Amino acid sequence: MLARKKAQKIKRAVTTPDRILDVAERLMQTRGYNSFSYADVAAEIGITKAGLYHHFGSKAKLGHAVTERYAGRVFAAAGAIDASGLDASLRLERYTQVYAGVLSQGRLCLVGMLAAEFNTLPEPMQETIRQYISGSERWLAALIGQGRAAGKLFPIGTDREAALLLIGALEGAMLIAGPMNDKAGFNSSVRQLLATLRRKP
Amino acid sequence: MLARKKAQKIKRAVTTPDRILDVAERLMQTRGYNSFSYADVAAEIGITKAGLYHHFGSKAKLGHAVTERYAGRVFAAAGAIDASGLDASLRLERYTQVYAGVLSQGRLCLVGMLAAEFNTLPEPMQETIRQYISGSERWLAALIGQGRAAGKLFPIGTDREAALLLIGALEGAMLIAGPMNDKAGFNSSVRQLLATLRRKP
DNA sequence: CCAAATCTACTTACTAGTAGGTATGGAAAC
DNA sequence: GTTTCCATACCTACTAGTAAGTAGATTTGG
Repeated sequence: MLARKKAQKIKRAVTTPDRILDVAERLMQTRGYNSFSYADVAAEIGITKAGLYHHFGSKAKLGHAVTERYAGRVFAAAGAIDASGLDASLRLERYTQVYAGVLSQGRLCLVGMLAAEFNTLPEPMQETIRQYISGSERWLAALIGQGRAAGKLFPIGTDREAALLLIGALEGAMLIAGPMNDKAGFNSSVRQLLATLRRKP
Repeated sequence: MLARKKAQKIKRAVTTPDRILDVAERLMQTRGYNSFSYADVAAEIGITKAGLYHHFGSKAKLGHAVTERYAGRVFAAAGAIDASGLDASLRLERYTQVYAGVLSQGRLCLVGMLAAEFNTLPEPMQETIRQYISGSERWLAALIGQGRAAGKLFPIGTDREAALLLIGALEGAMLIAGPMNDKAGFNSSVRQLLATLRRKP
């Protein structure tokens, strides 16, 4: 039964809920949660608003589902990096490439976008954003700690502080790159951040 | 005649257009351009929407006026820092305190907020944002160049690259500090950035 | 035949923006 | 010095459009 459902999914290639999530995610990353509507999403995938409500009972639920899926994907990418067997310094570089990939699609990090809109968001989305940030901070802090122990990374403050700086700098570099249409600027900032962390004291 | 007008202004303490700009600015910094309405502003200062339209003929014009005033104020602060006679390293520290002051009011940098909403903004506002970013970049690059020449600052990349990293990191640190309600985290990131730039190679 | 998926056709609430009127405080005319 | 005038600053009462959300009928695939 479960196998059959899975087979269906594979055959269909992509289900309507997935397509809805994809479109909503792109709109949220390029325009923000408050600047897209159910009508936008419905028009783009070729169903009516009411059809959308069948799959996601409210905009808040859709927004939450998009945010959860996004956070899950980034954490999964982090897990894959952990499993790569690379040293901490290279794992960190890989992590920055996750952000670069988002920017290369002409999008902002979803969480960065939602952080700006934070005060206007429904509570469940706020909670997911906080979890994303604190989860990323923990993961990065652990990575930096390992790099420090292995003599590969040399943060200035504590592991936690260095992690927080990194998250902020990555999000901020993306934020600034958008209006200036300057992907090279983002890459330059990433290089400087990595060089700083790798520099022996 | 001019003196008399000025006297009136001083007597009135704060004009209605200024009050409108103040309220709109705070709403834009805490909720974003797309998440506040003329009705919000009107209600808060105790006039009607139509009264608002008398002073600012459209939301786009109000948004633009707020953004121009904000950018002008930050550039004026930068000018005052230039005139302070401090060395480059201390002038840089002063500049970071401008951002810290905004955060301490529970607000985001207006330009950071609008950068997130960039794709949905009227063209004149987009232009002001670009000018703010490139102006800040030039100012910071010049400051860093002076610090480098004086043996006080030691950026890793070019002056321009170091300036861009700084702007992004400051904006990003504010962005992250909001949801986590973590002003200490912002300050910690600033300290690390300053320490990195001050560290001799 | 059934259940999931989708539709038509609506409601309610809020948005930006406007037409046209009113109050007030000087400046000019007498 | 009063009266007339007029611009500024607001108001009431609207329009047109869009937002989220819903009730109930219809299609469709297994």
